[in-house]
Amino acid sequence: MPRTSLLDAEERRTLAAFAGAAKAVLLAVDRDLERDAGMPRAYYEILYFLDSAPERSMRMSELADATRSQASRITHAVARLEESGFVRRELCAADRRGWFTVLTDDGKGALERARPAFADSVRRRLIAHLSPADRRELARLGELLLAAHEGTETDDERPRRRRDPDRASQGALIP
Amino acid sequence: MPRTSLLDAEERRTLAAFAGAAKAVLLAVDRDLERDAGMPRAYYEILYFLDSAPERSMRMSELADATRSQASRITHAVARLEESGFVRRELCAADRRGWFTVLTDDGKGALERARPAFADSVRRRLIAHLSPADRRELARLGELLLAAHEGTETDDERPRRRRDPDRASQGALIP
DNA sequence: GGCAATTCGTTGAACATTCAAACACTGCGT
DNA sequence: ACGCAGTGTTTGAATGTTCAACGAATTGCC
Repeated sequence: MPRTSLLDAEERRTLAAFAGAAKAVLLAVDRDLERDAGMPRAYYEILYFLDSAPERSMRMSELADATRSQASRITHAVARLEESGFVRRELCAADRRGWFTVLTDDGKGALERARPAFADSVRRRLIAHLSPADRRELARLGELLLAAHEGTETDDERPRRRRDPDRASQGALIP
Repeated sequence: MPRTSLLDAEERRTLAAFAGAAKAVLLAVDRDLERDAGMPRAYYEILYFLDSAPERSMRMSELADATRSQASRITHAVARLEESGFVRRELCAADRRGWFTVLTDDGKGALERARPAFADSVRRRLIAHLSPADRRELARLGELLLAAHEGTETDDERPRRRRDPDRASQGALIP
């Protein structure tokens, strides 16, 4: 198992292109959004997901899943959005540990105002450089990677506390 | 110019897959590296680039270019690496505004110790999920996007300053 | 019913990143 | 020489993110 050789040229090329492009594109979008909409992308995403959710509301954990971030980040971000009045929280009756985050009208307004800036930026930084076929290819590869990371939270073959065996068995096992 | 319509389903799909995959993969690598090498990816990258540079040293601005990050970030990161003894700084004689950052033997040691963890993580989180053809595709698309972002610092259609044209090669991370 | 493990979420401190402003030096134009 | 715009880097405050520890409610199990 400690079969650890370093990356070869082709692997490095793949990594450098993927990571580099992601960094370049997303950083550019970040700056565009900050400049044109005065909002970090992370917050935009939260508003976006809330808006497209039933009742414009989601549990904290759903938000964490949707944005692929950690619970703590969501707590802090939602706290900030609440201060801005973009979001309001409601205790969950069914499970009293939980909270719903609800998009307010103000939040909806901010989202709608930010949307065009976001669309422009994404077109300019990503879409515009790809042919339709390239876009499909990139989507396919991204989805493939996403599928591979489903259920592979952070762990993956690690100290292993006991777990439900039926739940633990799926996910991508990596050679 | 204000030709701003929102993103259509295909554009959103491309974005979601690309951004989502990048986030998932890079976050997983971040955690692996933090856990197995006790080092953030950003710092690993700096050590890596220094090691592959002539004399194991680079100017601050070269580091910023190589890692595609801002000057200020490099200043802070290098300060931290210096505290750890992984790096040492030298005033640049030719241009006394500038500084060289030099990889120390300790830093080289830390890099070599971290390398296998990094390689493993990248294989596990990225490479393993892609066929050889997919890797080439992903590399091609990434490079395409990178090329599109060359010279498009933050601005883009902005004051535009001249730059040293001979340094073309930059990358993201490579163990 | 009762206890332990688990899940949902929060907290605060540590850390990283960004931004705007500043500083220090270079080099051109006059 | 001089001044001044431009470049390379730093600073510190504001902001965002992570981590480990925690509390509260729920679930599973016997």
